[in-house]
Amino acid sequence: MALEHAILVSLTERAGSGYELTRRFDKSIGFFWRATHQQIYRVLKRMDEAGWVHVEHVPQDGKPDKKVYTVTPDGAAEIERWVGEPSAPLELRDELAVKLRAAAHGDLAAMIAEVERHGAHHAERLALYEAMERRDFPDPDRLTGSALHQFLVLRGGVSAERGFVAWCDEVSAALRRERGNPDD
Amino acid sequence: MALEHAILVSLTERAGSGYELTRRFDKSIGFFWRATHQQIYRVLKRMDEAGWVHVEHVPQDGKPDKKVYTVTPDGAAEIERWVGEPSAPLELRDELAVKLRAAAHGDLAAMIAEVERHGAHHAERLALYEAMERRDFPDPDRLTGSALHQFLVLRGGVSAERGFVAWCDEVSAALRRERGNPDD
DNA sequence: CGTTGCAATGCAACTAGGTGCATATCTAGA
DNA sequence: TCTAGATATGCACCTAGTTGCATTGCAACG
Repeated sequence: MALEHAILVSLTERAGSGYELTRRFDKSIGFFWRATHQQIYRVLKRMDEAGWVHVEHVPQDGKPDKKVYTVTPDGAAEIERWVGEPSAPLELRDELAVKLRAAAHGDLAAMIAEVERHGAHHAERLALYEAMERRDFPDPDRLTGSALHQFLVLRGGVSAERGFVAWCDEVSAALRRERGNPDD
Repeated sequence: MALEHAILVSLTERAGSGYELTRRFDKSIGFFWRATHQQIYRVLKRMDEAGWVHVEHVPQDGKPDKKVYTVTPDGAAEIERWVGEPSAPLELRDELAVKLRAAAHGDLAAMIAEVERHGAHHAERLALYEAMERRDFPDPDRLTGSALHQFLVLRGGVSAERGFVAWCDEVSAALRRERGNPDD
């Protein structure tokens, strides 16, 4: 029920084709709501049938034609309705945490390596978010409206990734201590 | 592909019925991997067919019979195989963050209330985790093996919820400032 | 004695999401 | 010229997860 809305939000910020939306879901909005191009094309079709978006065939030269989608008044009304509706709180779903509970039945050294791999991944993601923060929002105190809201979303990403990095560090340190004194 | 494994991990910690697993997925392991009783019963059936678990019909008095599941050697081998396999990094999927990007097109006061509702939810969840931490792991420096691993998982929950609470506070403060000076 | 509620298991139907494959146009480089 | 790669859209199939409903046994409450 929410990919529709994520797409509407993105199309409200700027009209675009399925392909362009797919690119956007590889960054920015996609950091908080993933989607493949398959899902996007399918949902766009459904949204067109529902009258939430309007399609325009745009011939291009040097490239295949594209279908540019724009939000209709019905689509805008739907966003407003949806924003006013309560949403489910964020829930964690972390395979690594489940694995950690099973770590005693596996190879501890391999587990440590895996935790550190995840730590490196989150550190990389964090660096990316921080770079975006510096580049796109150099003066955060002056922000209002959409720009402020986008900044706040990015701040959420920064804070979450920072937490994940810290957790991976804590876990890997604890497991290394454990491996050092396995007879405690 | 991972509910199977979450169930195997839980059954390794202690054998149990589908109903009991459902209870466990309402707490502890379920804080990091949600599942409904439907999914659990279906997956247990599949796992039985695959030979990963063994079922025993246990008549009870005062209550309906139950089917108690135990992990077989094949199931244990499967956990080991799965633990040794790399897993996908945790990804955020947050409807509230998507909504925030659309906040300019909705009722700002309602948005603030919603953010604060989420903040309260995460604060409650955090308090629960912290209580579990104090109650179940009063002396964390002495932990080893499974107890240590369970503690570390809980620490992940604490750290994540703390981050969410802080983010909700930041967002609500920023939106309140914005509402206060809408003509900035 | 009827109702509510917990314990316990399950089917059927649906929605959401992912994987693999197919196809067409044009550009740039080997 | 052939090939690789970006742009652009889509079908078919499969897995995962959700919702709604159904059943049985017993206990406790009024």
